[in-house]
Amino acid sequence: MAKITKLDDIVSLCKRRGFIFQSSEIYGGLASCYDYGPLGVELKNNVRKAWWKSTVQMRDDIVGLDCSILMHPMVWKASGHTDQFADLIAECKKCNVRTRVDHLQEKVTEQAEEHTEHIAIDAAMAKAQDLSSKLCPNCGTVGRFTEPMPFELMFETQMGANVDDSMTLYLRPETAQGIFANFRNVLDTARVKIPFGIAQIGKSFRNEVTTKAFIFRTREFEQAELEFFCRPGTDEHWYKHWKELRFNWYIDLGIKKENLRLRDHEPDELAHYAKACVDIEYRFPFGSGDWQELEGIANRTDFDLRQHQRGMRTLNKWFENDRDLTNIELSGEAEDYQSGPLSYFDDEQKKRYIPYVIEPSAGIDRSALAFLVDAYDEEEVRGETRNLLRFHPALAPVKVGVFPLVKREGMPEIAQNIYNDLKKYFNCFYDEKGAIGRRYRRQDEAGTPFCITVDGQTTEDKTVTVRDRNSMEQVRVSTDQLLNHLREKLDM
RNA sequence: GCGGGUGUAGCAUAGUGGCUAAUGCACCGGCCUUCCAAGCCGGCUACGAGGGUUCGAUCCCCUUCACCCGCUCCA
Repeated sequence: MAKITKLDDIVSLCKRRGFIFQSSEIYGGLASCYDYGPLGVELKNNVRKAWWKSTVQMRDDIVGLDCSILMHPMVWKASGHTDQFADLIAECKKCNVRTRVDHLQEKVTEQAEEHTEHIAIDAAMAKAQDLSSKLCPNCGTVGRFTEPMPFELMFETQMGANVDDSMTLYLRPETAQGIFANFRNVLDTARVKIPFGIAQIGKSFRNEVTTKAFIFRTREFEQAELEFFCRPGTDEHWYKHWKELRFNWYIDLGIKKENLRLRDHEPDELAHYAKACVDIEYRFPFGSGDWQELEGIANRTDFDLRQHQRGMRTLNKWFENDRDLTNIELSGEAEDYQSGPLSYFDDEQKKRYIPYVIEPSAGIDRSALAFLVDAYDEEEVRGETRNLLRFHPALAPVKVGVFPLVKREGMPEIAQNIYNDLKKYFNCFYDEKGAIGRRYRRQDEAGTPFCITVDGQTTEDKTVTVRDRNSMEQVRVSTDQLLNHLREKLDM
């Protein structure tokens, strides 16, 4: 079994094999940012592809979308991100521990659950100013805090080259809002009927307080999100449906069952918008064997679409306020909000309503790493250690290695021809250098499922050997059957 | 952000206030080689960055960057 027991081992493995590098390494690195190397980018692309195929292409009820990262600022007002993501933090002067102001407890009473959510920063600031009776959760000291400081969790940027009329925009902290903002467009153009989903893969950005832990929590990351719209009342059914489906997606792609689990959120752990939420967690094999979240599946109810209906009603205020978000309040909800601009007309029920949403939201980077770590293996072969990555064929960066047994007697030419033919269908790798055993082992380390070798017999009967990564066994296959043979084995 | 630790080649380790910074694996070239990291010959690549002390710093000091562990945080 794998001897990965520390995070360092994973980092080292990732670098050694060309999967993941520190960003800007030649300049000393940039905290929390990582780059994918030659094998890593193939792996990550394959993870994306596998998600997209199972979520969009294999289903009749889900369509895809690719939204811009920069969106209208009001999107984030309506979603609650501009308010909620600006957490107030205070630091205890005695022990230097920082705590969210809304998490601070009163000295005597237990009454302290005043969340800053949905409160403008100014209001929250005013309300939170008085920390004199608050208790430091770390050292127990009372009332010795720094001034509360807002903690911007969204990246800001400016749009417009002209400084005078440039506008503050945010890099999206989740891809989900782009889907909600396009709900109407998709409804009007894609002939979808509830229940249906809209899926998107893309980068998101969060100015996390702490990153650390390699690529588990980075400030720039890639999400694969599905918003599945359904009739209120059927939401629990679909929640269960996606919970099972998404769990099995990882298992079907080779994650060992004992390393994957579902963890339901406790009611007090739920985000304000969610009726229920479950995490799919992977047990990374280092440290205390901590379970880390790969994906969250939430029942977001009709919260988001309703919020955007409110946002649309707030647009004029925003213009009147010089396009400044900070001092405006979201307009209230219309009385007939159920038939508002983001409602859905249900043909069967002959009525309008705001659909409920089930959201499976996966981290592509985390998943790619979990697949990598889970595939890692070491085994003894004739007294030597064989390192290999037992990737599922769909995820393997390289599908087929093609070698001439030796570098003469016409073998390289034949092997080249086979390689040139096969690379139209799979990602292949040609290698003629060094001993054949060494070349096999190199591909084992990259996780390549099959290796084809052209040998002396090939020139006589036009057959080659196909060597299996896992068993190391070889079978002879006729060259004109090769493509079919590989397709079947790779299930592609 | 706090406390602790680390930073020497692609990786893993050695070593030193002063000689060409060592070893293994990997990698590249050559010879040999007809199926699982063989052998021989040759070769490339490193003291995270900046400053200070010093005749001289990879080593001592300061700053900084990055990573790891723990705390905190993780809508």
